[in-house]
Amino acid sequence: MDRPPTMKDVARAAGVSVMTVSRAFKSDRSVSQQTREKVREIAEKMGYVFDSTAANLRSQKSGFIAVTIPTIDNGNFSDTVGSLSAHLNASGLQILLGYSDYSIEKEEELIEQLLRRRPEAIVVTGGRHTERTRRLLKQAGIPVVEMWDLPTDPIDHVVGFSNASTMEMMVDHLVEQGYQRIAFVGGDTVWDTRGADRRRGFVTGMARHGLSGQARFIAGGKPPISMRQGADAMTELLEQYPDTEAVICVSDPAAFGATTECMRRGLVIPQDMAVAGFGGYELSSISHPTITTVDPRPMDIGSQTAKLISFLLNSAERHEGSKRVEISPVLRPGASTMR
Amino acid sequence: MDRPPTMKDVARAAGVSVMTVSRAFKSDRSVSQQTREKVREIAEKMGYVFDSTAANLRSQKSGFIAVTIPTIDNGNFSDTVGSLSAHLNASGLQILLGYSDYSIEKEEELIEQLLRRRPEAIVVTGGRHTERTRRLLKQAGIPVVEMWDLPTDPIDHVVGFSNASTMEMMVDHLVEQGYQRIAFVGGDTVWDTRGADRRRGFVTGMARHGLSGQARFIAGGKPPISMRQGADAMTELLEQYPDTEAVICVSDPAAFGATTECMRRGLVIPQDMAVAGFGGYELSSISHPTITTVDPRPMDIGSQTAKLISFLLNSAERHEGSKRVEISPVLRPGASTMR
DNA sequence: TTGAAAGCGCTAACAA
DNA sequence: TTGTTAGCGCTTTCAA
Repeated sequence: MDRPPTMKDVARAAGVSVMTVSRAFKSDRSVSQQTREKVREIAEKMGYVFDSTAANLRSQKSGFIAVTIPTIDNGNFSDTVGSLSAHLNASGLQILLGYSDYSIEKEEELIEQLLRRRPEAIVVTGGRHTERTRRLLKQAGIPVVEMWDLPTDPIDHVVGFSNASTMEMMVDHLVEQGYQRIAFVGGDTVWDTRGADRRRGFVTGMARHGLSGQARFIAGGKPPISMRQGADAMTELLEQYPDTEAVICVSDPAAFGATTECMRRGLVIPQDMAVAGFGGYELSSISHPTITTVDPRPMDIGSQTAKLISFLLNSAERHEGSKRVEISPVLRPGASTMR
Repeated sequence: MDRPPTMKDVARAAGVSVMTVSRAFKSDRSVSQQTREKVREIAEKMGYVFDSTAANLRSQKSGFIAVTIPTIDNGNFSDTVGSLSAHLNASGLQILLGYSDYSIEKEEELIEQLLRRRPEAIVVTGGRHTERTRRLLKQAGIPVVEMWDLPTDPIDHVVGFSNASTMEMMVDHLVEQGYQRIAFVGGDTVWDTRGADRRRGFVTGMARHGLSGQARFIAGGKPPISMRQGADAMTELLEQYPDTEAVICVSDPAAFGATTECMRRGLVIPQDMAVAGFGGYELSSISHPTITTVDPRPMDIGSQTAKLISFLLNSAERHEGSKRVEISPVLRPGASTMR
């Protein structure tokens, strides 16, 4: 016959019961060393591949952790996922990844789909979700972690930072350097809630220094904002507000695009124009001049989330209250804002 | 009781059999419109979530496509995965992603783990694998696609391009521009087989023009090669071979790092030094000067792979022979090599 | 259009 | 240390 061999086939070939085969494939079960080796050897020879699907159904444990991110096309999110994945794999857990494309409606659909796979926990990016998403997550009966944000009304657990605060830090830094007429370049804020938070932080930070940030906002389009969009936004900015001294971009790639546009126009950074970004990308530390950025430590978000999940799954008891892990982003001053 | 509701619970609440509930959740089965609506409404109210695990076990279809890439920390691979994912989702398939970290041993382990989830097809990056990996894949009884390469001895299907040829193209371009003393910067070739192929192409291309490429090779370390490593390699190159006129880097980020190092040293690109990369990253088209690169069209690799998989899964019959889809990378000349 | 019975491949629970 | 029995939550198959 042609169908792939099952445990039953292996059991028959090895002259033992299926239960013995099952045990031979676990690590800490009671099987004699001799039997285990024999069974494994025969299984390998037969080309037997263990079927997790069946095991999961019976034991009601999928070994999956569901994760949603807006897009894979963003080094910060992929760093978080990479780190999360590496840490969870060590615990024998696998990531089930989905992309919401910056849409909370798509996120709802995605989460519904992911929950059908019976993940043991679910990690979502950001603090804004549809009402139905919130309900689905609360009813799911598994740990829920919101990451990359500090929601005011969290669903359950949180591993994140305040996007608004990072931009307040940045405004403080620029004002300290003597800049006053500061602009903000971001994406359409209906889409990118974290981008919107950053813009809000910019406005608040400016107000604290008695400056108006409201006026100088350039929308670069749908996120993730590309380098090209950053460059185009710079052009628009120079047309609309030619007296601008400094620009804060919603992300490092956009900031890099903005610097190249300045160079093309013969503007000297940071004398004629200061440029700052967000994300702590390698690009910012190596470009010439180096670009001031805020590093949100995406790998730490991943590892802290993994740690939290391992804790939640391993402690047998139901937990009282929800954990909240705050990550502290770091301002990394570059040559682009030091005049 | 506290456990999540099952189809049985929904059936009881709706006063129908489980089979009717099951049918109400499929699209094209025979259920009366009235019954379907009633069942779905009750299910939603109860907070019922369909359990794919059980459905998959019974129907022997997981809805998973397993995919392995070396790392998520590489824009080219994530572009391919993003595109693949988007196209497969449209067919109701979900990606099960794993990272091999550029190690064929880790890849073997990873593939073994992924096969236990009973994917309906598997996509692996690259043409070099352990003997056991090849055996596992051949025995798996599902379509196997090797992407991002054109292996000489493919396991099954292939969607890729010749990494060596891209570098021959690049050498041709540089020689055409009048460069002769050309160097290559890449990673440790034992790790990155695609990087090794590119280096081979470089050597072949040079030889075709009667030039020696063998000599000027700078190893930048374990892949993926960072911008910093590209910059450091440039430093090493200038020390070892100060007469070098042009450098081809294994990837765009490395090439960008190399250009920044040149700038720091006051070298003018492309007059004093030409720099070229690989990957067709946005970075290359927007940096100043723009950097010559080869675009391997990673999104096309993803969409073509998705298309192939859909075809293979939908045609009921066993297929004779293996498909081979060749992608044509495009040379994108930039200012960095045009003297 | 609906339902009853059987079973997908594994493991929990218990027995020997 | 090993085996037996039952069943995880669905869908296939067949019957009404």
